[in-house]
Amino acid sequence: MSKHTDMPQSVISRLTRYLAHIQTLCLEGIKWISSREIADNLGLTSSTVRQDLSYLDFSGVSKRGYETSGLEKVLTDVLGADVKWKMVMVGAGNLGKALALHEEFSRRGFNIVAIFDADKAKIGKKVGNLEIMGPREIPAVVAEKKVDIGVIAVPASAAQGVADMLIMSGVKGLLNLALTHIVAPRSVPVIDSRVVASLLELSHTIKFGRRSDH
Amino acid sequence: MSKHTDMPQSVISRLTRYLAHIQTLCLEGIKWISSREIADNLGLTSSTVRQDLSYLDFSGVSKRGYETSGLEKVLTDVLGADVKWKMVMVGAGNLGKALALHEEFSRRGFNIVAIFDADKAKIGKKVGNLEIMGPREIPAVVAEKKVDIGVIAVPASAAQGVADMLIMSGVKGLLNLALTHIVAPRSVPVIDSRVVASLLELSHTIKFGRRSDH
DNA sequence: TAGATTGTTAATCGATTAACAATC
DNA sequence: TAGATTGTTAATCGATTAACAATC
Repeated sequence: MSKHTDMPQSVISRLTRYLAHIQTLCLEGIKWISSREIADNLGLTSSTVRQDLSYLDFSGVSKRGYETSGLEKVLTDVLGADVKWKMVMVGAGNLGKALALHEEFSRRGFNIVAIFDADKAKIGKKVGNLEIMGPREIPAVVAEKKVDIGVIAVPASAAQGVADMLIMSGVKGLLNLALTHIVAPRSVPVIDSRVVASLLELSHTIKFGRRSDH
Repeated sequence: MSKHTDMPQSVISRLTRYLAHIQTLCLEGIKWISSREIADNLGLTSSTVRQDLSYLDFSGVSKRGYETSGLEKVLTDVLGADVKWKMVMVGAGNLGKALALHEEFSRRGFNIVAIFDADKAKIGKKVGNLEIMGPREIPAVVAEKKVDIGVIAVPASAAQGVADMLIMSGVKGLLNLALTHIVAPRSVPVIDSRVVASLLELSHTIKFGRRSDH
């Protein structure tokens, strides 16, 4: 089982893509899939796919490949996609509100149970069926509702302060949507979303073109 | 100049972080910064920072480091952050609407000039001051308004079709918010946003813990 | 059986880090 | 000047790919 704590981040990241793909295959009623087919579909090599899947407690079958429903189960487990996570959203600007309402989050088991904003004019207003609360209530809410994940959707200048408050309140992980680096103890993993940064990567590639090799 | 087409993606990705950090420093009136200070701030090594910055047409000064305003200028240029990009948003669900309204995009020069949705009930409604249009109008709008980037905010099952339509219409790059792999010709770069996938990476780390090494 | 595909080892490739001479 | 910091080369590290024996 300690295999699961030893996976490189690059592998974990690809496992999320395998899961999304395998879920589609299962819905389509496809029972078996080869490493080559997965690779072609996601733009990888079959070697990488087999290497990645060898981290799982799951074996393929010579000549047939991997059984989709078994693989889905094992990926779901290793990615914690079977767990119901409780999240709080800090920041009720357009981005925060939108993600609080984004169906894909709750569908995947990431439930937003509270939303906060420092703007007094917003406090008391509703986002979906959640009432916007002031940031002072973060510790009490996180403790009472046993919140797992804090989502940071505030301006960059406020992000570290919000992170500190969430960490002190006891969240186990952070999703950072702000365009700044967050410092956190090693016990609290931080994932950066970086939508705007992605656009800058895209704009570089459009402006200067792409390397000639694959 | 062809240096700029030869940068590894990992370097480009870090350059976006340097830019965000340097912009803050410039606003704070800080004139010089060393590779070590940048590294400490972003959780990197000074060696990586110097290596990355050596791709730029910009030199530091022994003993003083890098001049922030010059570095900002050069990073802005190489990331295309000085260019005004025109984008269209396809999909007017909560995520699409939110990002269309997200201030950070337009502030960074990524202007959404049209929004589309296949749902007839939504067509004609407004998002900000844009009227939602049907997907058939994509080719005409992209051509007329000289749109650079298409943003895909539709369900996974519709994503590839939307991508094909945007590519045929002449966009130069795609930002994919859907949880699925998009196939595109090499001339049209695709960046995946993967907010939900990020949460699955986070949930793995929370569930199984983190590798003991750094 | 014959052949397709896995699982795994070894080779390659690329990215990060260390080290240090140059320099301001 | 002395010392801090760059720019760059070489070493290390890790991730990807190739290759192939095992196998169903």
